[in-house]
Amino acid sequence: MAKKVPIAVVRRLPRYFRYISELYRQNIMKVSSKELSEKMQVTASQIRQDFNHFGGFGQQGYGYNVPTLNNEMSQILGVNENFSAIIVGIGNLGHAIANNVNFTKRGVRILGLFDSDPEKIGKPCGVHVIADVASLPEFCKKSRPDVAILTLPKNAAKDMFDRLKELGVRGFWNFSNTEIRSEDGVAVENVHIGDSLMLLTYRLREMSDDSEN
Amino acid sequence: MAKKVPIAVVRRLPRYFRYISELYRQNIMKVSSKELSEKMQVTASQIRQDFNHFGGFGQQGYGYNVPTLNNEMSQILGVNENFSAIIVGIGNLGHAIANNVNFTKRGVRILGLFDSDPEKIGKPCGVHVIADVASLPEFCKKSRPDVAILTLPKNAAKDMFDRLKELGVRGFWNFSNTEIRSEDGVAVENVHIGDSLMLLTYRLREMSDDSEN
DNA sequence: TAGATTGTTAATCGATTAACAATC
DNA sequence: TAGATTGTTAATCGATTAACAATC
Repeated sequence: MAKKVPIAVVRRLPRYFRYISELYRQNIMKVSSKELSEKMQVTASQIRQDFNHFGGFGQQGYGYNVPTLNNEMSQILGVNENFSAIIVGIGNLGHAIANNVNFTKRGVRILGLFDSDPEKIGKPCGVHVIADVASLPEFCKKSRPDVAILTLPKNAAKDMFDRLKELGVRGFWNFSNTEIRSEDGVAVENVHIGDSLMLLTYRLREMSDDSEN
Repeated sequence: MAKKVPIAVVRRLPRYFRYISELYRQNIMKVSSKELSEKMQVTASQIRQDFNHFGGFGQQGYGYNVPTLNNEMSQILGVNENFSAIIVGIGNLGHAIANNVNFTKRGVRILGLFDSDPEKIGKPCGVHVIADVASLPEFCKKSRPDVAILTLPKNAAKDMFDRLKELGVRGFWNFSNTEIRSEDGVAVENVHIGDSLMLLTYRLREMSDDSEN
């Protein structure tokens, strides 16, 4: 794991993990790069190249042992590090994320939900009770969450990011329709769900263009 | 717009659109590839190359006219085609998508929401009333939705896809934690929100590795 | 051992960046 | 006209695929 892994490889890892953990769940013991390549619709060569960035965990003449592969992948992606997280902004989206994303499967534990709306504070959401964002400084000092999930309005997101960074949060999963740039010691993942809808409409338009010509 | 646009370029389009439509909203009339490159943290060269896949809409010595650019981008992405859509599966996620995604901005109009749970059928959700999935054949014949947004459980998604494809739906925005492959005349966008969380934990793990060495 | 499949090097392909002539 | 910035070609860089020796 010495030299830097190319970004193109890194971005494929979650998809590998999905397929491998599914095989593992099904108690399948062995998979070859060829079999996996057919399932995933990528070349076997790419799979072998990709895996080898992290050291060879296959065996010549046999293939890959699924439990080993699953374990290595989990290690690489950090899904058994048991990171802690908070969700800030409990509107429709925050609520859906709190209740829909399988955090456990990805090694993340939700410590608490926060909102600034007095209507919401104190109300339950899933297994949690929504707390006041005003209590965040105290909360962070005590519980030291690793990650903050930002599901608040666009204009409030950057401010909250700055505050939480100050309070020691190191990872941000940002759904606020604005791009927060990762700086020095923090990692930021900006999610723009709408982008994928635009790719769909692009392809739909492309399809009708084709059929008309 | 003759030769095929590289996939790498296509995937950057939604991000361009976000930045350009923001400039447009701010009534800014002019932007150069250099200015845009600084805002977006990409090279000016890449911006010019990318835009030129769709024909030159800049002007030498001046830059790009923002309204023109915005209009071209909208055209390319199909956001003023006025596509119609339905949402199938109104759990937490379906509910959040119905109420959180700015469909209008992307040229998509929601015609209706559908679920199979008798508890939900007839209940309101935003401006809509949840209808029975059993009414889909009739509904599709009459209203011909272009797109189906699949926010139902993993195991039900593929079946629903097959049924809706049969009923003439051509675009699928799939949130069901399973990969549906696009076939012949349909376009599928599979969304795996969790993948982005894993990229975040990957980077967090990487960061702590670095600081420990 | 023979067959299979990895790990890895070399070849190809595509994407990004640099450079600059064209031109507004 | 002089200055600026595009459109586009050429050079570089990185990613993917092919091929095969190593080896289980």
